Amino acid sequence: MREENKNFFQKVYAVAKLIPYGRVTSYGAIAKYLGATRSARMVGWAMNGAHNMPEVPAHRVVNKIGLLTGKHHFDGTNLMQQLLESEGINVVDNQITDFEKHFWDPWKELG
DNA sequence: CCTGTGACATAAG
DNA sequence: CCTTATGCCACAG
Repeated sequence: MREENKNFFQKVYAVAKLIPYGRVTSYGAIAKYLGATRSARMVGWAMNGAHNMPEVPAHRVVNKIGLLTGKHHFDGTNLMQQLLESEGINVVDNQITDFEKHFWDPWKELG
C-alpha cells in the first residue's frame, strides 16, 4: 500500500472529523473535496475502515439524499438513526428530514 | 496481475 | 416511482 493511498483514507477521516455536531454530509461531497468526485464509493469504503476510528462520526455521512444507506454497518439496526437523532437530526424511514438544512458541504465550508 | 467488491452517483427504461 | 445498467477507483484476496 502506498502512502498516497493511505492519505486518501486519512483525508476521508480528516474531513469526517471536521463535520460539526448536528450536521451531516454526503459521500459524494467528501469525495469531491478529496478531488475524487467519482470515487464516492471509496469514501464509503474508507468509512468501513473508520470503525477503528472512534473520532470519526461515520453516522454523519450519508448518501446525497440523506438516506442512511450505511446503517447496516452499525451494531444495531437503528443505532445510526439514534446517534443522529441525539444530535437533533430527525430521521424518518432511514432518511434525514430537512437534509439540506443539516447538510454540511466540505467543499463549500472548507474550500 | 486479475477478479471481486463496495456505506455512491447518474442515466435510462 | 421502480428496477437495471454503467462508470468510477481504490482495496482485498
